[in-house]
Amino acid sequence: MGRMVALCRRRGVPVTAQRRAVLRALAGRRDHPTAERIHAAAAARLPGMTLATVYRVLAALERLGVARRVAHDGTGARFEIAEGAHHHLVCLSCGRILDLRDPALEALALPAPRAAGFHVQEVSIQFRGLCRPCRRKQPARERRRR
Amino acid sequence: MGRMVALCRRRGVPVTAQRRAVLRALAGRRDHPTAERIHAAAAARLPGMTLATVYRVLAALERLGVARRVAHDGTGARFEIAEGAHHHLVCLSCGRILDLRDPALEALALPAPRAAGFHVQEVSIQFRGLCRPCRRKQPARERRRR
DNA sequence: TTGTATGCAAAAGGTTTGCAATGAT
DNA sequence: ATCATTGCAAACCTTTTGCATACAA
Repeated sequence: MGRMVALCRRRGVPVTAQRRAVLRALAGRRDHPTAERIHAAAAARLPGMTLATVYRVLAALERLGVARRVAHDGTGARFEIAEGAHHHLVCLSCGRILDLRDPALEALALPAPRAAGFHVQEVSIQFRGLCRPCRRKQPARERRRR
Repeated sequence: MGRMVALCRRRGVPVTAQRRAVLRALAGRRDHPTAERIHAAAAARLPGMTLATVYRVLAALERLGVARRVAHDGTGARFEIAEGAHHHLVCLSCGRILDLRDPALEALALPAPRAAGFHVQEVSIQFRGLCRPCRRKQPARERRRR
């Protein structure tokens, strides 16, 4: 939070109540909420706040490097606080995205592919499978659906 | 292609001209096209084909295990032929997704996280950065935008 | 013949934008 | 005072769906 304020000051962009609210809504969660969920949480503290504003604020926070849009294969973008490199566990059944911070993985030296002149800036690993709740529900049959 | 036909027969689902067309459009490309691009390509061979059908066919191909929806952080899903495990190079500037097949990466034993009872089924690594064309265009400033 | 797939058009998300008013610095 | 941001509502884009028809097996 202080981080965002500092970054805003430095870049001369206004620190609004909406930006605080969205950041707070995002910082409080570990489940990579959708814009709509963020809106719900933020609007609870700041009634009257629009979903459109949430999208604009998220874009602003991304520009500041405070928030990040995570890669997924479902519908509706997911967001997270951008702090440190980490990887994701993605549930194929419910779409939930969990953080995975594993020193062993960080230590791992991934071969940096120079394929076709591509210049790598970030690496992120996605482990897809079933989260515990879904694993219990499904007897191990059928798969996927948002 | 023969693979899809065989799978269809086995499961008793019809092999239609549209399914062939979409599969052909997808098999011919290495750039993980959006549904709309696939539609354009498929409709060239099969005039009158609808975008709605492309979506339904893609869903069917996914069910058959012939096509796959790839994770991304932009708007509009991207698709690929599902053959063998491989990883992706994602361009932060133009959104292009390139395949990366690296034996060294396959050989790499990734620590399988049993975090919170999560059951891993697939692993995919995303290398994000700039593809060669974008790297030339941009003097290394600004970032992102579909 | 039977059941699924397709075309068409409409609906349902999710995300963006123009404009006037509001607010931060 | 000045310029970016917000609310509101409409526009946009992507994806899904109902229904009658067409088609594969």
